Amino acid sequence: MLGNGRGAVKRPTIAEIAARAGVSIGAVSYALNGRPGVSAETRRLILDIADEIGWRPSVAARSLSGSRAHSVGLIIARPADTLGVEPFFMRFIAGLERELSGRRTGLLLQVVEDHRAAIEAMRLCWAERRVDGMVVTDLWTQDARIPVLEELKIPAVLVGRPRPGTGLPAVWTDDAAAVVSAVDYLVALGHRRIARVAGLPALEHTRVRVAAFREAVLGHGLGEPRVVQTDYTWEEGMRATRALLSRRDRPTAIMFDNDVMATAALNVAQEMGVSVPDELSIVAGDDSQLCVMVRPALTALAWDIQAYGVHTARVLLEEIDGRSPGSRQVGTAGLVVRSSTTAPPV
Amino acid sequence: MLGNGRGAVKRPTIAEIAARAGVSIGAVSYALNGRPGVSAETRRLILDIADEIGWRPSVAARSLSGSRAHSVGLIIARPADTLGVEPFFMRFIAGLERELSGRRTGLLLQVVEDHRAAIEAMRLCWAERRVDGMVVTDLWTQDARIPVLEELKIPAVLVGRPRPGTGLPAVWTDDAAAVVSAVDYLVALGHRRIARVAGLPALEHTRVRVAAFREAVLGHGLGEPRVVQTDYTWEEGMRATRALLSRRDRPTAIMFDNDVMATAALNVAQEMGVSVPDELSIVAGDDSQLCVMVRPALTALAWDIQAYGVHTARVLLEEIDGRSPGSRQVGTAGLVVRSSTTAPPV
DNA sequence: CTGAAAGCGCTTACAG
DNA sequence: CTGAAAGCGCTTACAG
Repeated sequence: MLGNGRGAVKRPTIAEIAARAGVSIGAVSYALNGRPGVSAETRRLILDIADEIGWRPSVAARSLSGSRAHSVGLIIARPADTLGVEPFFMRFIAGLERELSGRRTGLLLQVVEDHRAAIEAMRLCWAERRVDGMVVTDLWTQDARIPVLEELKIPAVLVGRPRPGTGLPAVWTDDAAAVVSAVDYLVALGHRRIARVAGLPALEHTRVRVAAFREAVLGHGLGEPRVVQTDYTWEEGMRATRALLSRRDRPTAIMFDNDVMATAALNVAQEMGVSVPDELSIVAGDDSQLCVMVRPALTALAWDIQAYGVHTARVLLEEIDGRSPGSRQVGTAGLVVRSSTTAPPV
Repeated sequence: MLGNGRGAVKRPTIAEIAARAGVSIGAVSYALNGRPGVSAETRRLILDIADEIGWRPSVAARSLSGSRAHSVGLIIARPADTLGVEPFFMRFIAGLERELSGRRTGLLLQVVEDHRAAIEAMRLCWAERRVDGMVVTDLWTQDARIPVLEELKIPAVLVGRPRPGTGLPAVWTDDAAAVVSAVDYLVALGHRRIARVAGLPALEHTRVRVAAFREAVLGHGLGEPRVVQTDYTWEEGMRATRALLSRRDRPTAIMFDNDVMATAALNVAQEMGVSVPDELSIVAGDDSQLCVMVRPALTALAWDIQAYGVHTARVLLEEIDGRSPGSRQVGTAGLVVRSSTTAPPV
C-alpha cells in the first residue's frame, strides 16, 4: 500500500534505471551525481534514461543516506495581525527562494506568536531533521533563540548585525548610515527640531537606529535628541505623533521607524491641522507601496529587501556546507525623496 | 561523517531506545506509534526513555518507510512586486500553520512568477516526494495547473470554487453573496449609478464577482452594469477611476476588487476635486489595515482569511489521508462600513 | 505479547 | 572502470 488514498503512481527509482541500463545501482548513483567511477559512455546512457523516465531523487532517501534534509527553515515570530501590512517578509522570502530553488533546497516556513514558541519549533524541526539550517530574523538585543541555536549546533544565519560572542554568520545592512543620511538630509533642508518615532525597543536594529539618530542629532548640535519608543503599530504611531505635535516646541520633522507609523502620522497631522510638509516633514523608515499610496507621498528609506534575501540564503548554504562564510554586509538603504519633506517653516 | 561541517550532534535513534529498554526496535516503533503489540508496562518504559533522551522521529526515515513526506506545498504564482502589499498570504499562511503544526506537517513554500513556473515547481516537488499534497490558490477560469495535478494524481485542495470536472476538493467563500450585499447596501443608501473596478479577468473569482455584480445591478433595475477590468494594481486602479469619473454620467459609487485600487481611487478623486464620500462612495473588496490607514477610512468587505487557511489545511490533510473530504464553504465576507460611503448627492 | 528481518530509495566505501 | 554490499532510521508484515 502506497501513500495517498487515491492510488499513488509508482515513481521511477534508480533500480529501474540500473535495470534498463544493465548496470548496478551504484553505477547509476555515481553517474547521476557526476562522480568519477563510470565511463563517459555509461554515464551518458544513464543520464538519458533518467531523463526519459522523468526520474528525480527522493529527498527522503537522499536525506537518510546523505544526512542532509535539503531544506532550510524560516520561523517568523510575530503576532499574526502585524504580519499583514508588512511587505518585508514576502519580498524577503522571494529573495531567499531565488537562491534556494537553484540549489534544490526547500524552504520550510513557520509562523509563531513569540520567541518561546519559536524556540520550541526550532527544537522540534531540528530533532526531526526537517532542515539543515535556519534563517533568524527580527533579532532582539537579548535574543533567547541564539543560545539554543548554539547549544544544538544548528547552522544558522542571523538577519542582522554580527554578534561577536557567537559563531553564527550574519547578513546585515548599515542601518546607522541610512539613519544618518536621512538626518543629514533634513538638516540640509534647514530643520533643527527633528524627532524620531522608534520601533520595538527589544529589537536590535531599533537600538542601532536610535543610537545613530542620537549621534547624528548631537553631531549637528541640535540639542538633546527626542525619541519616542513604540511597538511599530498604527495605534502607537498615532499616539506618538500626537504627543510630539502637542508640545509647544514641536518638531518640524519626524522620522518614523516604518511606513505604517509614518502614514498614521499623516492622519494625525491632518486632524490636528498641521500641514505636511509645510509645517511638518515626515520620513518613513521602510519604503513600500504604501508610501506612494498616501497623500502627500512619503519620503522614505528604501532597502533592497529581495537582495537581502538572496544574500541570506547564500550565506546560510555556505554555512551548511561548512565553509564558514563569515558575515556579509548588503547595500545601505537609499533615501527616496517624495512630497512629505521640505524646508521647515520660517 | 555526519551532516554539517560544524561537527553535528548525534541524534538519538530508536535503536538507542531499544537498547536502553532491552527490547527490539520493532517493539519501540509499535510503542511510540501507539499500536498494539507491546505490553502497557513496556510501552510506558519506552515512552519514558524516548522522552528523557529527547527523541523525535527522523522525517526522512519515516518518509522513506511510510511513503509520506509529512509536508504540504504552497506554490504562490505571482510576480514578486505584487506580493508586498497583499496582506492575504501572510494571514492565509498563518491559518494553514495553525492546523498543520498540530498534525506535525511542514509547509513548503515557493514563490514563482507564473503558471508555467508553478507547474514546473509542482512536478519537481512531487517527483522528489517533498510533499504529500498541495494548496492551489489564485485559480484561473482556465487553469493549466489543474490537469497537471490530476495527471500526477497529486492530492490537492483548490482555494476557490469547486470544479465539477475534477475530483479535487475545494474550499471557498461565497463571493457572489458578498458582492450582492455590498450592492444592496449602496442601493439602500440611494445610489443608482454604481460601477465596479474588477481585478484580473483570468482569475475565477473575478469572473464570479463580476457576474454577481451584473446580476445585482440588473436586478435592481439600474440599467446596463458598468465594469472596468484591471490587473489589481495601484496604477490600473488610478486609470480605471479616472476613466469612470471623467464621464458625464459618472457613477456615484464604485466598488473595487481590492483595497489597493480603492486607495488609488481616493487619490484620484482628490486630484479631480471629487469629494469622498459626498460626491463619490467607495467600497474596497478586501478589508485590510490599509482601509483604516487612509482618509476617509474605507468601507470594505472583510473576509476571515485565517479561518480560510485553517479549513484549507484541514481539507487537504483529509484528502491526503484518502478520506475524500468533498468541498467546503467557509463564512461569507461581512461589509464593514466606515467613512467612504454615504448617500449620493441629490 | 515479542523478536528477527525485510524493505523504503538512495549513498558510499570496499573489493575486484 | 564496475559490482556487490552495508548502511541511513524508521515501519510493518511475519514468525514464534
